[in-house]
Amino acid sequence: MKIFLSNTENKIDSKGRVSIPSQFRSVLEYQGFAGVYLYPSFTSQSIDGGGQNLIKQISESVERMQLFAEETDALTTALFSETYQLNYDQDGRISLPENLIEHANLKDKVTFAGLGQKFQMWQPSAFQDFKNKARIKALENRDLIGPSLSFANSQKEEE
Amino acid sequence: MKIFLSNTENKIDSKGRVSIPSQFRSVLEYQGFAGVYLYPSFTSQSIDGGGQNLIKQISESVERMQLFAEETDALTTALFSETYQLNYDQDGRISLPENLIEHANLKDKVTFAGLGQKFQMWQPSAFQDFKNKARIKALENRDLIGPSLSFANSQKEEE
DNA sequence: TTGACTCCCATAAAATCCCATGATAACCCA
DNA sequence: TGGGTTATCATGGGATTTTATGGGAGTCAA
Repeated sequence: MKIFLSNTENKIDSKGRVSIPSQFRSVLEYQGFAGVYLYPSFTSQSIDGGGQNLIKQISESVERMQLFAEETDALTTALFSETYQLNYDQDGRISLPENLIEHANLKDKVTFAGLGQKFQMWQPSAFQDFKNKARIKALENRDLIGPSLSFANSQKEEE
Repeated sequence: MKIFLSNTENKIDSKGRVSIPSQFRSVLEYQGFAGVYLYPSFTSQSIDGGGQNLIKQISESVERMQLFAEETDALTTALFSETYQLNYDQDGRISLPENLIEHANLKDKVTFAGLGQKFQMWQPSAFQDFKNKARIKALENRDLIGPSLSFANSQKEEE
């Protein structure tokens, strides 16, 4: 099972380059090509990223929507026109478009966070905030999530 | 039936390495790959671990949940961004991310505790406390488990 | 020429490989 | 059954590789 997991904080150097974490690279290359697709997240101040699978998935769901609605043009435009394909160099580095840097408000550090089928890039402290909130939300809804989260702790702790 | 059973206390050496108990390794490899997936428990000061089955289970339940995009990002962040895939070396050892060590408050020993489909890693004395409470709760709720709970008597006493 | 983008090499830290040891558990056979 | 031999396992530590990062030099376009 090759998915994006864990999180790491990497540096943006003076030339604007960032290393893609090596574990992420191995997922990407497993999907078939040594590069990433990046676009500004719709719902947060972060960058969404992924490999070929993610793009395929998005195009397919867009196509499906197009059968029903014409307003999706706006959506696809918004999405694809701001999506960048960046192949990383042999050291595994890319340089980020100004566009994306602004959207995520990046300075000289980025946190790469694995979300399974995709990953996100955050300004580190913004990521901490988001993650903490996300954890609380997940805990509240853990009954919905399935046995994996709840059964092992079937004696719910009282802390 | 290959599941995680019993518990063992292993050492964290000066390089931060821990041996995965060999019985656990045989379960993991039976599931298809020589490594573990670890994440901080949502409900206790311990680390949850498992093999491919566990992560597959989680991914599937995520896919099943249809939420607003915003919520999906939060959920997958909570689940995946703190999950680490660690393949152990040929001696069966991993080195734990700082993140997880802090969450479980580990020093130089870990207790691996089998929970069936998954296992947990505890700071040894914290595990003792937890186990005692768990036994009491299990007895209180034994009618939930079913008729086969003759096992409650065949359990050996704590050593 | 200037700036943006590569490629290439250097380095330090971290992760991993490889081999050695002692302890325990499993085995074997008289 | 007992005693000795083998395997297996957790652990220590040196050697090697990988990884993130810095920076020089080459390429191409405006």
